Parts: sequence; structure tokens; C-alpha cells
Amino acid sequence: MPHRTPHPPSTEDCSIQRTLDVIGDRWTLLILRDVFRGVRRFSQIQHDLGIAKNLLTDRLGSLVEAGVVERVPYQERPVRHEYRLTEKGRALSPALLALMRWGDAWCSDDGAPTELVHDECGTRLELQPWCTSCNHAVAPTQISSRPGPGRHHPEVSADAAS
Amino acid sequence: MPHRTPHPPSTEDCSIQRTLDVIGDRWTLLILRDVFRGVRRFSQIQHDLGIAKNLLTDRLGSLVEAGVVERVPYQERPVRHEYRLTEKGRALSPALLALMRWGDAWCSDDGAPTELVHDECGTRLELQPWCTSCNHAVAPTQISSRPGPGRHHPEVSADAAS
DNA sequence: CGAGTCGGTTGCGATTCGCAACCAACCCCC
DNA sequence: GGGGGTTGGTTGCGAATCGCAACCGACTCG
Repeated sequence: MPHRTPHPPSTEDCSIQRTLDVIGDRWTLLILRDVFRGVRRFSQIQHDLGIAKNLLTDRLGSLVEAGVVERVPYQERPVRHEYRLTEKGRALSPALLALMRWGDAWCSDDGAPTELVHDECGTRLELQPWCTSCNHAVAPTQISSRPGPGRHHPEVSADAAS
Repeated sequence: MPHRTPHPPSTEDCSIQRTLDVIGDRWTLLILRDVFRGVRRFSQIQHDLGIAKNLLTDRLGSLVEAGVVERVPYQERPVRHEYRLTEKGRALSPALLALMRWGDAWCSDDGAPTELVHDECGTRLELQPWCTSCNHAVAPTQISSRPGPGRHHPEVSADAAS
């Protein structure tokens, strides 16, 4: 259980903060990437990532506790478990894709960035927020949040970086 | 300069890995969130986040070195600098939004998840990968990557978690 | 019985973090 | 021209975390 500072001193806790409290660890997103890919068993993940076993135990425990993955038996005699994504965990897919896309586009060793494409039609996917009724990409400045009951988070605007 | 293990033992470095090498730190994404919001000066960020100054110095240095932000003077006499997003940094916007969205939807303290909406028309934004030619959301299984020259990354599929 | 696998737990040295103190450059003000 | 304030750091040090290796219990197979 990697505890953060009990109260991040001045910033009110925003969505990013809460998200990072769950997955903002050096290993956690890599573990989740493996689980997304179908690498679900302790030893598989451990071998694939090269993570220390005690850390993997710890991170998987946190993820289970957070409800991102669940520990289900995949065989009896001997009973063995695997870790599966919950609904909450599957909901991370867009974020993981966006991070992957960014790494491809901006951190590739060879110069050429790769693209994500839609298998069926070969269209390049941008992963921009896309408005289904206006049918075009939505700039970060045109996005706001609609809180359930009176809460809002700080605006994140790329154009504020002018 | 927070060094990772020199060679992440068995996993070949994938896009997620490379991305996390740049922003996979407990503080870095929070720093970037601030910069996106327009909080660009050292002392502002430091105060807003409550991060230790030596760590902030270190993280900002890494981000500058990675080309995610740049350090530009915003006044002479005395010369003072601020940190601005580069093109590369602005490209993180979809990822940041996706993470924020997830935190809103799944980690809110009060029960009701907030939604992202398009200002102009009020449409709820899902941040799913959206195919502009098919005009519908693209499931993770239908996404593949088109590498520039011979490289590919592992498929990330939410449905593999069946 | 002995060896092997899976999924951990325990101990310990090395790294990193968080905090507080200090500092250099520059400003303003008297 | 000395005192005080702000900005953007640097340095030192104790505490928490990490990474590695060793060990372990349950179980299976030969």
C-alpha cells in the first residue's frame, strides 16, 4: 500500500490526483498493460516486467483493493488465481491507448511515429475527444465538465500554453 | 534524473514503457496538469502542488530535457523563466483528458461521476477512439498500429479480459 | 521420497523522497 | 548603501520506498 502524502498540501484533490493515487506508480500502468494484453498470472507478469515479486504482490493488492482488477481462481487443485480487469479497469482503455499513442508518436527510437488505425477501414485514429453530434474533433478549450452534484475540476486547456 | 532499471529485463520496450519513462512519475503528470492549466512558474507550481523544491527542480529539468516543456524567459531584469508546453507536451492533452475522465467517472468521492461535455452543443464526450470515416466508436480489438518502418507494439485489448 | 512450480513473504542494502535550511541574484525602499 | 522581500533554486539529512536474493508452504508429478 504505497501511501501518498495524506493531504497533498495545497492542491484540492482533482480527478488527475485521484487517478494517480490509483495508477500513478512506476509499475502499475505496466501491470495493467499486461493484464489488458492477456498476461494475467502473477508469474507471467513478474517475468514479463522484471518487477520484484514483493512489489508485484503489493501493486496487485492495491489494484484489487481499488477495484481495478479482481482475483479469480482459474483452476482448482492446486487452486491458482489470475487477475482480471473489472469494469472499472476496462474503462482505463482510452487512457492507456492515449498514452501508448503518445509514446509511439513522440518517443520512438527510430524517427517514424506509428499510427493507430481502425482495422475495418484503415482510417487513422487520433484519439482526440470527438463530438458525436457535431462530428468533429473538440479542442480542449471547448470542453467543460458537467458534475453530478456541485463539484468541478480545474480546466485543462492546451491552448493556455500559448 | 530518476533512472529506471537500465534494461527492463524481459519486456521489450513498448510505447507505454517509453511514455512512462518520461511522465511515469508520481509528480510529473501533476506538474503537466498545472502547466496545461496555465500554472507555469516554478513557485506557483511548487505552492500549488506542495511538491518539494528539489524534486520540482529535478522533474522540470527532466521534462525540459525530454522536450515536453521549454524554459522561456517571461521578463528581463530580473530575468525570470516560465515553463511552457512544447508541441510534444501539448500532444499529451488527450492522455491527460482520458485520465481525468477516468478519475471523474470511477474515483469520485461523492457517488455521481462527472461528465465531459462539448461546450457548443452540450454533447457528452466519451474520449473513446472515434473513427471519423465509419462515424462510430472503435472497440480496442479493432485497433491496430501502422508502424512507420518495421516496428509494432503489443496489442492492448480490453476484450482480452473476458 | 525428491524435485519442481506457483505465488507469495521476509530481510537487507541502495536509491529516492520530503523537509528544512541556506543562498545568489535581483528588486524596492528609505 | 543597508535592510527586507521575492524568485528559483541547491545542499544535507532522516525516513520511506525500491530491488534483489533467500526462503517458504501448498501442491503436483515422477
